[in-house]
This record gives sequence, structure tokens and C-alpha cells, in this order.
Amino acid sequence: MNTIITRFPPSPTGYLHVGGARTALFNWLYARHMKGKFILRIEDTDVERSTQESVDAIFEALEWLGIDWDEGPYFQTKRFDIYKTYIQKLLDSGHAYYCTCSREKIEEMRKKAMAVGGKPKYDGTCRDKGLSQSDNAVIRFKAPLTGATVIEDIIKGNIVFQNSELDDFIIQRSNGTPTYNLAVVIDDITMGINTIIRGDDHVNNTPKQILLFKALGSPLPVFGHVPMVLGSDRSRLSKRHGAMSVTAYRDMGYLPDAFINFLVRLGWSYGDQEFFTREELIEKFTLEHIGRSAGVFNQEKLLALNADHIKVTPPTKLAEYLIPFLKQKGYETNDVSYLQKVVKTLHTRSKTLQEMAEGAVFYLQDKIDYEEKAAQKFLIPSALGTLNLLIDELMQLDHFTEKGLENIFLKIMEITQLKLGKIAQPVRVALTGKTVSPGIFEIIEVLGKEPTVRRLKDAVRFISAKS
RNA sequence: GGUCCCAUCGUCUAGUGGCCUAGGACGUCGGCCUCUCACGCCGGUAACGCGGGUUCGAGUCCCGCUGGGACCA
Repeated sequence: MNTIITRFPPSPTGYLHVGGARTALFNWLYARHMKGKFILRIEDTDVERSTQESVDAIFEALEWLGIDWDEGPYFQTKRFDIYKTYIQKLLDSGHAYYCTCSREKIEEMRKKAMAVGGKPKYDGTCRDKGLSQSDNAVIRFKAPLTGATVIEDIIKGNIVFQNSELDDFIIQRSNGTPTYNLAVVIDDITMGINTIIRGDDHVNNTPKQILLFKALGSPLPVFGHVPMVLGSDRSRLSKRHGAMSVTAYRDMGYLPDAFINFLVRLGWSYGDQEFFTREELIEKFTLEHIGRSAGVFNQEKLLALNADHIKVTPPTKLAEYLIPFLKQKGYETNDVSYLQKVVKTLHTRSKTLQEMAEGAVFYLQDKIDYEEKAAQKFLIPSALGTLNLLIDELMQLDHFTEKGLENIFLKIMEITQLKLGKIAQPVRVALTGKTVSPGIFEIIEVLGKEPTVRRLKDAVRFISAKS
């Protein structure tokens, strides 16, 4: 078996969206699985719409996803010379010809054909004229008139196109630039691409490309057209379906591994397995289990998967991931060893890093902001007794262990004749400002003696001041 | 309009002629656990679009219809 060479060829006309990310991922995974090569190519021939910002955005997204490439990035705009030489070859071998039909004439041709219910295709006026280069001439590919072109698609099976449906498509515009299909084929040939996995919005282009490969005497790559990713209304994904940019998911606090896990399962399966680490994906991903029907991007499942990945990610790693999210909330810290402890109390109750950061805020505050309702309900005079008792007990305790803390609470329960639930809530509010938080013992242990006592005293003062 | 693709629970999917009284996951509903919230655990809900064939037997193969999608205009 030859080395598998795949590619991802985005157009830099916007951010990397979910669908694009998935095709990139499929190509990358397959290359990695087969110990092959993955090439990045920027299809920027549409100068009008291509921007440097988009190029950067694509790099940024791929980097976040952990999709790296072995070759490239190649830029099509820097390869015009190559396209020219191949176009010349096509001209020389009689597979292409100059055409001087005016735009108006073509338009008229189309209308006429449509009127009769026919296909709006070029009628071949210049096909056999043997025209040579001239100012406004385009170059057309001389497509076969009869027969059929078949895509041997590894995902969809054989797809047959009657050549009579195809026309002599343009391969070079009158301004000398190559057209999409031409550039793609030349790139794929010169880059040695032998496996093309792309969205099935490209199937209709494929017969033209196959014809080009054949005309140039190049072996055909393996084609695999993956179904589209659809929005919740089953239509093509677009802005109105919410966040489509890959980096938006990064900013919302998704883990890259969770995101790729989700993406890959949208269209690919491995029996009943839902959860995959990156390594497992590389080990298990093949083209065999890619489905044929389009799938809906389901945010909720992504969220659940993210939660699962958070649960198994080592605390040190999560701590590092968390830093930028905390910073964004105004809490600068690089204390990974502290954050690690914080994270351990939060990782089963956070579905995203964003959520985790929100939950971590109270650990980093010097002065707790009490949520109004929480304070109203729990920071009341009747809580003073337990709060003071707890302060006294904690002051006497040197080592904060879960066991030691538990004993203290048991003791207070006995003295006050209150259930733990009654005691825990005021303490929780005193310590976190909220009614919802990790377990009381965990919090105290992470916070440590001095901060805990200080917060309890603050609460006592707060209650006293109020009443 | 033409060409092409697709069709299993609400969603992602398993299923490659008998193992399917259709499995898993997310969601949802109920319960257990419990210092709050989660986590975890247990249980319920819910699908083979329709119609014809082929076959002893079809979710699985063939045809038609319907529905969805893509591309070209």
C-alpha cells in the first residue's frame, strides 16, 4: 500500500465552521491512522472574498483542534504558473481549446436551452474551430460527448454521470486565471493526493475533475464524499443556527478533545462507542464506518460529551485550561497547584470550562459577594450560633482534613440539635455567597484555615450589621 | 427546472437476510443516593416514511412513491 496522502483545502472567506472542521478532522484522522500525510492548502483564488484574517482564523481553529499538517500551507494564488503549464498541456494534447463566445452569446444560449426545457450548457460553438489565443478568449475543456463518468465513491458507492449532461466547462477565464475545478485537480495531482475526503456538496464537481485527471493521464485518487452537517431544521448550516465558528466553541469553554469526539461521531461510528480520546480516534478511525446520510448538529450532545471529557481530564490540565477563562472574569492567577485543588471540587459539576470558571470565582475572591436571595434566606440571626461555633472549632483545628472537618460538624450538630442540612446552608453562603456549590468539607479544605475563618467572621459581621 | 445524494427513536447512531418482541448515547420523565448543586446508580419514554416485489424469512436486497438535502443555473 502506498502512503496515504490526504488534504484539507479551505477557502479563506470566513472562519472555520463546523462542517469544514469535520472534513478536516476526517482527513487528518485518516492520514494519522494510516501513518500517511496530511496537507493543508488554502484555496484563495477568489481574491475578492479571500482575506488574511480568514487565513489566520483557520490556522487558529486548526491549532485549537490539534489538527496539524505535514505539508503546506500551500496557497493557490502562488501557483498560477503551475496551472498555466498544465493548461498548456491540455491545449497541446487537444483536450482544451480557446473559445471567444461572448458572455451575451452564452447567456442567450442558456435561455434558449431553458426555453426548450434543455440543459443550460455550452453548445460547443468554438469546440472545433482551432482558435488560438486572443484577448477575450477563455479556455474550455473538451469534454467527451458520449459515454458516462463514474465516481467510485468509497462512502456512497458508484455514482454515474452521463457525459451528455456535462458541457465544455471553462478551465481558464478570459483574465488568465484558472477556474476552481482546474486548480483543484492540478493541486491534487502535483501534491500527490491519493485520498480525497470532502463534503458531498462536491459530488457534482467530481465528474469534471475525473475527466481532467484522465485527460492529464493521472491516476484517479480515491474519492469519499461525506454527507453534510445540517442545522436543527435540517437545512444547510448557517449563521441563524447559532455559533458555527469553531473558535466560538473554544471560547464557550469546550475542550478540543470533546469537540473532535463530537464532530467525528457526527457521521462516523464505531459500534456503540460514544466516548473517544484523541489517541483512540487515531487508532480506530477508518473510512468504513462513515454514514451516508446527513446529520444534525446537536448542541446538547456536544455539551454532554464535553462534561464527560472534563471528568476524565487530569486536574492539572484543567487548571491550565481554566486560567484564561478566569482571567477573562478578572481573576489573574497562575497558581496551578491551588487551581488544581479547586478544579477537583468542580469537575463533576461543570459542563464547560466557562461554567467551571464561574464556579471557581468564589475561591479567588478576598471578599465574598453574597447573592441577595441567598443572604436573605440564610444569613440571618438564627445562623449566628452555628457560625460562631464553627469559627471557634476551626480555630482550634490545625490540620484541615475531611475527617477532622466532619467531626467538627458532628459536634456542632450535637450541640445545636440541627441537621447537617440546616448548618451547611448558612456556612455555604458565608463561604461562597451562593446556595449552590461543591460540598462544604471540600470547600473548607481547599480554602484553608485562615480564609475560611475570615469568611465566616465576615458573615457574622454581615448578619450583625443587618439586624 | 435539470443532475446527483439521502431516508432506523426528538437528535447522533448500531444493525451488511434469520442473533431485532430493533441495541447504545444525548434529551426527556420517574426513582435512589444526598449538606446545596452536580456526579453516580436504577427504571420508563420513543424509531425501521409509504406501497409493491424477491425470499421459507426483510430494518437489512430490488422497484415505485413520498419526503428531505446538495449542486448547477
